[in-house]
This record gives sequence, structure tokens and C-alpha cells, in this order.
Amino acid sequence: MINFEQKYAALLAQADAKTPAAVAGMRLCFEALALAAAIDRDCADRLAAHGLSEGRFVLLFLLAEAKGGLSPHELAERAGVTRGTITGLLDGLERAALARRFSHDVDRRKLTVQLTPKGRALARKLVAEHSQWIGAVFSGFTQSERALLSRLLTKAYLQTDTGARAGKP
Amino acid sequence: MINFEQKYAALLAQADAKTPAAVAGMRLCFEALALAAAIDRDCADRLAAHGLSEGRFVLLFLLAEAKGGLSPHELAERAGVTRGTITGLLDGLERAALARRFSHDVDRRKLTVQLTPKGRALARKLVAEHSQWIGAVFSGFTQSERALLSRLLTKAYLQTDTGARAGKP
DNA sequence: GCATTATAGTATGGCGCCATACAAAATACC
DNA sequence: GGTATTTTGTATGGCGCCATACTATAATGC
Repeated sequence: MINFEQKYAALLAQADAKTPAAVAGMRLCFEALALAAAIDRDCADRLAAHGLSEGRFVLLFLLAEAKGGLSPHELAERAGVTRGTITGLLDGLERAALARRFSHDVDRRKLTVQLTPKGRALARKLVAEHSQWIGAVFSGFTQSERALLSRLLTKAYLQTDTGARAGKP
Repeated sequence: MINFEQKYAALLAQADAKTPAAVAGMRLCFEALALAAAIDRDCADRLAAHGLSEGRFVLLFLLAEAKGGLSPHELAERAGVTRGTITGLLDGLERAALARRFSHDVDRRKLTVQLTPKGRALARKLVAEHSQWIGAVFSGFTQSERALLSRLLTKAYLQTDTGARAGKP
């Protein structure tokens, strides 16, 4: 059903010859990756139409809900990304006149980042649009299908090293 | 069960207030993304232990199964990546002495890339290891769970723009 | 046969991410 | 009060990816 990228198809063919026991799991794995890649890509395409990347959208959204503004290091924490990455994303948002950095007058190391009116307007518009669309991918699912899929995804997630680590740190 | 990254949690909270109908779908979406991210990350970690990235591993693997060597543009096609990207990946593989470029003597535009003995040995080792491990993520699943998950993933995939496009181009 | 077009590989610059290292400023410690 | 440590933001350089533009070479058309 899902057309795998050639690299995955090739890896599967190879595995089929050498490790047939693993093939069923590999197929599932690639299907999950294909779904995530499709979601990411759709996401990026939609944001690109507004001149935004995913990283910048996350900042826009985080800033929109924090009324007093946020510092770069708070943004890094909430976006799950390093402070260094934030610097670059903020540069982009400032270039696009969606946000501005203000220097903090009590602690002179700190900055406060706030959206411009333009940024606020865009955030309002996009957050709703985006949530709507993300939710729509699973709109054709029944309640029990959703519960089932969630259970299976979680079960697989906990099998990964990353998932197991996150489970009990 | 799955601990969402903060950015996703924040987006969910916001949506919960404004677009409650979309929340169930969003949750599922983020769960799928979390699983894929965990798989990717595990993958990257394992390859990094051998000084490889995912992109380089794909080339290693493609070269290992094509005995006569491949040209950069064939590699690009099979890896699902542009020729420009291949140039960089090959530079890395050559630096690590895993592959070499040979000039084609009939068509002087062309190159032929081949693995070194070191590259061949590493490929042999890693392909098996990797397939094994990827398959293991779903090893705790019964046959019917696998079929069910596959069906649900495919159903969601076809709802995405990317998936729908790939379905019938 | 020579001009046009297509193909192959690369260079360049952008994005988002990371790790590392740094300067400035604030805080902690004695 | 003055040194040591921590915190903050940024710079730098690497990775993998893309799009675009360029050079060399081949193939095609007339």
C-alpha cells in the first residue's frame, strides 16, 4: 500500500535474502517512518506557503501564548532545542519582522523576545489552521481505531532505546 | 504513555482550549512522530558508534549490493536524494577510506564509486546488524497486531497530501 | 559539421540541527 | 570585597538536506 522510498525497498530486498525473520518488523518500521515523513513534509509545505519553517513556527507559537515575551533560553527549553539553534531561528523571525529582541534592563545578560503585531496576527491564524489540519489526518478513524493505534504506537515506542530511556530516566 | 516533547504538549494545550475536536487526532499524530523520531535517533546513535551517519550508511549499503560500482547520479536516484547531497556524502566516505571515486574512461563526465575492502567489510557487518535491530522494535507484536498496525498506518498515510500524491501520481 | 540541448558532477548558499567554545554579566562562596 | 562558578546569548564549524547555478562532456538536430 505505502510505496517505500527506494532505499527502504532495497534494504528490505537485501534483508529478505539474509534475515527473513526481521522483514515483517522492518516493513512496519518503514511504514511508520513513511507516515511521519509525510506528515512532516505536509507540515513544511503548508508553513512554507507563509514563509515559515517548522522551527520558526514553533517559536511563533510559543511566543504567542506567553504574553510577556520569553528569553532565548526559555524558548530553547520549551522548543526542545539548544540555545544556539534559537539564535538562528530568531534571526530569521526578526528578518521577517515577526519578532523582536528587547534587552532586559535588570539582568543585562538577558533578552526578551516578543512578537510584532504582524507576528501575533500570523500566529493566531496559523495555530488554528495547523491544529485543524494535523487533526484531520486521523479524522476518518473511529474512536476504537484511534485507541488501538495509540496503543500499538506506544508499545513500539517503548521498545526503542530512546523510548525506553524516556520511560524511566 | 508517550512523553511528548514540550512543543507538542504546548500545542496540544492550546488546541484543547480552541479546537477540542482536533485534539484526539493531534495526539495520534504526535505519537506517530515520536515513534519515528525515536527510531531515527536510535538508528543514528548506532551508526555513530561506527563513525557513520544515516546518509552515509545508505550509500555504503547501496554500493555493497551493486558489485560493479555505481555513479553518483545512480546513487542519488536510489537513495532518494539529490546529486548535490551525494557529493557531500561521498566526500565523507572517501575521507573515512570506505569508498573511492574512479573516473569512467568511456564517458568522461561519469564517475564510478566503489567500496574499499574496509568499506565492504563494514557494510557486510552493519547491514545484518541494522536489519536485525530495526526488526526488533516490533518483535513483541503478534501477527495480527502487525497486520492491524500496518492497516492503520497506511490509512493515515493516505490521508496526508504527500501520501495521497504518492498513491496516484 | 556545427550549434543546440541534455547529462554528469560539483560549488555555493540556505535551512535547521548539534556540539563546542567564548565573552559578558550575575551569583555564590569564602 | 574579591575570586570562582554559573548563566546567557552568540559564534563557529560540522552534518545532511535542498535549490540553484556552473563547467565539462555527450548526444541530437539540422
